[in-house]
Amino acid sequence: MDDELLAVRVAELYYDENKTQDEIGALLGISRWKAGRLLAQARERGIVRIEIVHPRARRLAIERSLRERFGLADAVVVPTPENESGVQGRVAQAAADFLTSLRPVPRVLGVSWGRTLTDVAERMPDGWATGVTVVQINGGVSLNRRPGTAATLASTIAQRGRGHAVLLPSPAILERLSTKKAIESDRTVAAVLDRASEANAFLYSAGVVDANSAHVESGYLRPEDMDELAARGAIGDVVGRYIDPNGNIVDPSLDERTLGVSLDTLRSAATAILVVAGTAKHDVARAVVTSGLCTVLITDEGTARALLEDS
Amino acid sequence: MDDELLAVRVAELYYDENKTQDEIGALLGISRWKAGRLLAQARERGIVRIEIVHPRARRLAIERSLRERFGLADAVVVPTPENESGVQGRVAQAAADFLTSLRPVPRVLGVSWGRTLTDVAERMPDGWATGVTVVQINGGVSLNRRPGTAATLASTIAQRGRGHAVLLPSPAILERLSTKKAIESDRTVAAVLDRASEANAFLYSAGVVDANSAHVESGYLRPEDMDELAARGAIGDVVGRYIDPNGNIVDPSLDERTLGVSLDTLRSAATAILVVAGTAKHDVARAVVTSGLCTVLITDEGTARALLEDS
DNA sequence: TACGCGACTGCTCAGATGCGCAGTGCGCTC
DNA sequence: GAGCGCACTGCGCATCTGAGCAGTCGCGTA
Repeated sequence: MDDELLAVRVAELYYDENKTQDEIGALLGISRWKAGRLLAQARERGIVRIEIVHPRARRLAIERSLRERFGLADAVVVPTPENESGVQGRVAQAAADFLTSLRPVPRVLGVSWGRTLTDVAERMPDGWATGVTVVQINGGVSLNRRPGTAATLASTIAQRGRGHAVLLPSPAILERLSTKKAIESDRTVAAVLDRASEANAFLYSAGVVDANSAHVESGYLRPEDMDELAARGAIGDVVGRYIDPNGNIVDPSLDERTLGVSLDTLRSAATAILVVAGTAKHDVARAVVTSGLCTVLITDEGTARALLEDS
Repeated sequence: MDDELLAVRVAELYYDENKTQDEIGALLGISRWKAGRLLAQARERGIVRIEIVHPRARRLAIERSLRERFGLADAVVVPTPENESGVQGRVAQAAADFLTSLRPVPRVLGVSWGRTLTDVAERMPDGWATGVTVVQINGGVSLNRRPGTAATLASTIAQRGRGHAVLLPSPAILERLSTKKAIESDRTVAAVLDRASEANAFLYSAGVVDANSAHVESGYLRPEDMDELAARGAIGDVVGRYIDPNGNIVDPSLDERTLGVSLDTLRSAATAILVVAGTAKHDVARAVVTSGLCTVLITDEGTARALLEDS
């Protein structure tokens, strides 16, 4: 019996039958050490595959690579399920878990909005913090369909953290610069923005340049605007601001009319957590990560690998 | 963090990161014993999946069930690959492996013929035995297409075992009983049949009742005969003899005209090895195994599970 | 033939691991 | 409120396991 076959037999007896290497040796007529060595070989050669099968499993090795490669303070990578549809939920869960065990517990948490973050909010455990203040960091949506999701999201996170939410009562993008300036200088709005920029941690996601974007759906941008942004090299948005692959603002005049914390605020934040999932968002994710917009990345394996592969 | 999630973390650190339970304890702020217990839980609950990925891997647990359930001397079960087309080869390989390590090494080995056994023969390693005599146990085929496969098969096994083959120079099924008796009483043929019935071990496969059967292809039976056999309750054949689900001869007059060792010879043999693979053969396999026609079963996981599930 | 080299084997020994046990805290019952 | 059972924790100890080491064998070379 050649060594490879022998290694298979040893692995079977060890892992499937819970025999000790000693027993296996006796059984197969080899020494206990040889059994051990064959077992090691079986593992090395990939004959034995050990997998952690759990919706909340993580990919620590990839996380380490991400941290090193992009100088991140932390990274969380969850396996992409065969069926990509579940990936968003898994990443959201991971974000909720991360936030829950984040130390020191942030007193003021700045949050953006979007489908992904809504998912995260729903997954926050009750009592994840005691007395957190959740501040919206960019203008809210009022989707015609589901009004108030942005506000709900912030409130949910706040409530579960035994604290309260500070909402930003403003559209995401104003049609005219003067209006934006006016709103911005309103006492209550200014106060919110102040709190926002002082947050201990920011939690946000990223959007893609696409006619289905929430900005279009909510009427802040027209499909033509999206085309224009795309033509100018935009690959997605972060806290409502459209960036190119280098993380630079694509359309300064549009950006001027966008209400919320600036990208620089994110860049200089001690903790800026990007939550992003799915194939469609690989490009934005890369832009955000490489341009230092986040210190923590929470994503799926597919996205992580895409980030590590090229560039 | 609840215990399940903790168990996932422990498993990741243990299996993916090669940390000791001690280190894991320190890392997660739990005692080394708790880490160990969580690890055990993770394995029990199936969070950790350990798999032996190898074409020659086996399913020892199922083998044990088969032995116990059907009182077999031995059983070999290989995992069914996703792509069922490879299953035949794997089972054949397993049969070759089994024969190679069979102790005591049979001096006289009785073999049947067929696609499966041809596969086995091709996979026998050179020098698997020293001086074995391989005897054909039922009438040979002379497929118009590939003449002499039956003989080739026996010779191959014999050559690789440094021995010689004893061929049965006769058709599988004779048209008339008198002819069969005549051939059977021929000195050389009788001598072969004698050797065959004295074999230390028998190696054979099983066929299904089907118009594509080798018996039809070789002209021993007509498609109508097959229909008739099926109508009478035949589910397949063993060494050329058609049996019903209980392992009984379906058509005694046909059986009388079939040349080769009897089913009773197989039933009373010390070692009768059935090699059978694939979904189509589940029924025949069940008939053979439940009616005590074999002492050793070599098959794929799908077939094994089918046998264990019902009845 | 003698020598050197590499592959392999079995061994020692320290470190890692699992089992059984006793102690502790919690909730339930009477 | 006392008593009881149960789940969980940390620990001692026997066992299992991996790393490093020296001895052996086969082979090619000087």
